[in-house]
Amino acid sequence: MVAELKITPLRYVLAVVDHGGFHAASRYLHRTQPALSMAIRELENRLGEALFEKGAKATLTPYGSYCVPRFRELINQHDRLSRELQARAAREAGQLDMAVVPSVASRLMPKLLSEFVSRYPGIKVGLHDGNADFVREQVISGQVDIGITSLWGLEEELLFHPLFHDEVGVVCRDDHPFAERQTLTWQALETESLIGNGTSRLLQGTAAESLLEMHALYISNMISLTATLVAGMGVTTLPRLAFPQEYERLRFIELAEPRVSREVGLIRRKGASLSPAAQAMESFIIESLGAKQ
Amino acid sequence: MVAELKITPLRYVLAVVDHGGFHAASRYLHRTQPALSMAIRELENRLGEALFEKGAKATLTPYGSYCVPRFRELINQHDRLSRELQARAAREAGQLDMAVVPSVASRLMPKLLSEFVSRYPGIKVGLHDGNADFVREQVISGQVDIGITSLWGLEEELLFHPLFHDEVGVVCRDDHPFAERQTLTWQALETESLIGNGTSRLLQGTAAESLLEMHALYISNMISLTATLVAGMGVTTLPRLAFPQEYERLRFIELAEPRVSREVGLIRRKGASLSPAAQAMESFIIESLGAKQ
DNA sequence: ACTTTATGATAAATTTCCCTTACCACTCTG
DNA sequence: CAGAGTGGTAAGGGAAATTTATCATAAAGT
Repeated sequence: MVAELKITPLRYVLAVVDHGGFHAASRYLHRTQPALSMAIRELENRLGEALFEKGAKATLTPYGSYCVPRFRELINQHDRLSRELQARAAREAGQLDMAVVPSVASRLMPKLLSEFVSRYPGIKVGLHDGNADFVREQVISGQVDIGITSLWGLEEELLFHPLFHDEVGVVCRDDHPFAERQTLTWQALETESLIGNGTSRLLQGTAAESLLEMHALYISNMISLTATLVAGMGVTTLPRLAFPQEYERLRFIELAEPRVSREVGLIRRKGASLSPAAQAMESFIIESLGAKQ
Repeated sequence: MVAELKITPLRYVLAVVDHGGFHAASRYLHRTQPALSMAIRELENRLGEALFEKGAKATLTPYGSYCVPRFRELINQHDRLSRELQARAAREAGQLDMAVVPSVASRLMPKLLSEFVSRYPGIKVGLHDGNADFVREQVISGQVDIGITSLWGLEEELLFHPLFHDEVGVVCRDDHPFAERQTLTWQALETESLIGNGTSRLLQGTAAESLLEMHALYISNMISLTATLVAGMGVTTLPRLAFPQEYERLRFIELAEPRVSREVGLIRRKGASLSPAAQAMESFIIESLGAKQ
């Protein structure tokens, strides 16, 4: 019912109008003149009305004059769309959202992001941070494209790409007896006032599991946790990356027995593939963090 | 540089999305399923990114989800344009302007226009009236598409299509001695007070030419002219069509010797063809007036 | 568990359409 | 009046789109 107006003949018409003739247009388009004559004739038949006067040298009919600006408009829209979609496919534009745990957000992302935006100047990145459950949830629900966190069980709906291991250690104030030690064992902690935090569940299923029951205090907020440690009210366990280096009075001591670590990796939904921009970010992260291991 | 997105494959993508599968879409489009597979693959290559997940049953990639509404938009614009241009070509829409002399405007156009608009309900008509010079000028300058008037000389830039002959007669008040006559000769006018008007030049080159010098009064405005005639201040010559029937006291008497008539016809610019709407009007007028002759 | 009936991908054959080559008719221009 | 310009026409080649036929895979029915 609606005639299919192919883009190419419309372009031919504009070229003939703009260059003032079939021959000139054919040179511009790298086509022969009969190609234009026939394509335009075909278009005229389709529309049911002539666009150019017959026998005159490339003069528009009134109908043709009416059509030309509209052809131009459609072609402009086409070209704009084509360019935009290609730019996205080529990672020259686009947008992605990612969720990461706070330690990654504060310690790894600043450098990563600055490198990423200089490599892909057109891509907009949204960075959201939260605990591991938040990250997992955001990825599963599709709120974000990718996440960086550690998983505890196998996830049916997620693909996990491991990036690095993050060793758990003990954090205490610099005047604590532990402060001078290189390593510690879980037994040494039994007599301490141990503060629990969001990462404490990393000890589950290890030799140090019994320590979890000792928690007199449980503090999920990182600022509160460090303030409490700085006040000398106890010690806690943290993965090394989560240890806030900016506090001068806090020390990080490796936990030698048992060695506990979380495996931090990149997660994304299984099944659904990523947008070009998110693919670029995924590859970039794996390349950047996978290399230094 | 810009990839040419053909409309058809975009339609295929939308059909697959809307019908939830390649097979369903192929049935809808009256194409075979491989045709869609290959056309869409070709489109994906052109864009540089997959639109559908591989191995899944017609699931869009994030990139595909981004593209689909944009494809839809472009196709809608295409279809709207296509329909509009076809409607114009088919005289279901459009617009035209015409200029006619006052006698035609008041005596012929009302009926003609009412028939025209009922036959071509979509076409908008602009009607402009003025004397023969005005009509000629409007047509030559392209201000209007066509005109109805009479010409005196051959016009280089105009095409003239004769419609009918309009006999010149004498107009006088009902108490004038002429009022009871069936016909008159120019000699009878020699003793009269003859009022000139815009149509008087029709007498040029005829046996009655000498009368033109007798004009004591020349009145171009029709209302003034009739008022003057009704006042009994003289007689005038007019083509029959220009004789205002609505004045009870005025009479029209044929001029038998010489027989003078103007040839009223349709004029349009030579060279330039008409818009579909104007063509419709031209044919309609020739058909309507040419028939009754 | 095994057939049945979907799904979409692939290969080769075919049709369709677009473009080129070659030629013609016409109109300006020097 | 020749020569260079205009665009239109006809026939052939070649690329692109489509069909036919076949395959692999997954979901649903028996």
